[in-house]
Amino acid sequence: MDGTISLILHGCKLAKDLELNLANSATQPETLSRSCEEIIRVFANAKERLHVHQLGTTFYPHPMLFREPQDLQQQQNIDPILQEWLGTSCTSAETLFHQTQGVMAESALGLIESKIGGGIQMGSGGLAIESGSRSDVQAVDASDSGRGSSSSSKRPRIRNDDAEKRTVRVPAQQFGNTEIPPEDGFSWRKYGQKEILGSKFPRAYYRCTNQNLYHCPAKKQVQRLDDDPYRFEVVYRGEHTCHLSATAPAAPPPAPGITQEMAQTMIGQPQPSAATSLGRWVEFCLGPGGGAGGSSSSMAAGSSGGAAGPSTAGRYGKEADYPITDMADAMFNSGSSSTNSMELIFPSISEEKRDRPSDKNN
DNA sequence: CTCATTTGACCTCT
DNA sequence: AGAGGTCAAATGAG
Repeated sequence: MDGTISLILHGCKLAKDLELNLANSATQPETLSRSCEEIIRVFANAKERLHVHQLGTTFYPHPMLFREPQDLQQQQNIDPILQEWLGTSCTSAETLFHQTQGVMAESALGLIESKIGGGIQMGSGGLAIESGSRSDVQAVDASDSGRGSSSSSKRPRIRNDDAEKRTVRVPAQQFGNTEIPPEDGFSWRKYGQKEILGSKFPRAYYRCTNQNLYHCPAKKQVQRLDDDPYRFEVVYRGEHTCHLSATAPAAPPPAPGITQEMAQTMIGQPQPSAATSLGRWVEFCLGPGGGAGGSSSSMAAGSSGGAAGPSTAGRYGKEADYPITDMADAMFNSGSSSTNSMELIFPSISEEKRDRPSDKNN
């Protein structure tokens, strides 16, 4: 395993070198190509080793969490809604598991391949995007909405209709406050709510908390389904750009090779995007202190209202303290990087952490 | 004090 | 004109 880690670190170093010399070698496609190939080879090698390792004895997902939902039903006759919830949560929890286990080679490979036009297809997801019709994605210029700008006193209203629209349906939380949609790893700020004609439930409007800071255009609309109050229809508009900003709080790297789009499809909600800059990601791998698993800043940002921090549950989450919600909390509120909840699900992680106190940043 | 939510008013689109 | 989306003042929590 040590050899694999050093292999990954070597790959990270190569990637960083490539980034540093990007400006110089931009005019030398052949050099670039060779560097990329080298990096891919290193990470592919590491991935291969990790894969072999996983098939061996290392990968021990929680039997309850990572079992196929249909198996669960067979054995336990579980409520279909709960089953679905488990299905999506499993994906989420599995993602978490990968993140916390630091299976970075796949992530790096996915990232690099996506950067150079490749791509890694991940396994099956839980929920599908129902419509992503608009391909005419265009940035909305806040200075000119193209309409109503004649008004001098009033700020023109910007309508985000042109932004790419992705609709997903997610099950409501089964425990705790079911009024709120499950966490999706991003920090949202509610800016409106509206009764919709013909709908029993109001539609809530959210935008990225970092909109002002980083001009992040991401928005989402959440509406409870009329025919199934245990599900929410969530419409995402615009991509998160907050984590791409040079000054934006660093988000932890996403699950292996998962893009924001894919993550949304898989668990019905977005995850911190794989588009996180290569440099930051490499920094995350190597860390200022050299420890794999992330710098204190990146982890802190994740839990303290950074790009990855949950906010929708922040207030609402103060409802009664349900013991059983601890696990659900760990799954849905993945953005909070809650160490405690993660330990709840994966005791092995906490053991690992105790074994490596140097990883703990103070 | 800062930041998030609420909510009525306003704006845009059809 | 009406519906949907957004703004921004008021309010409240931490």
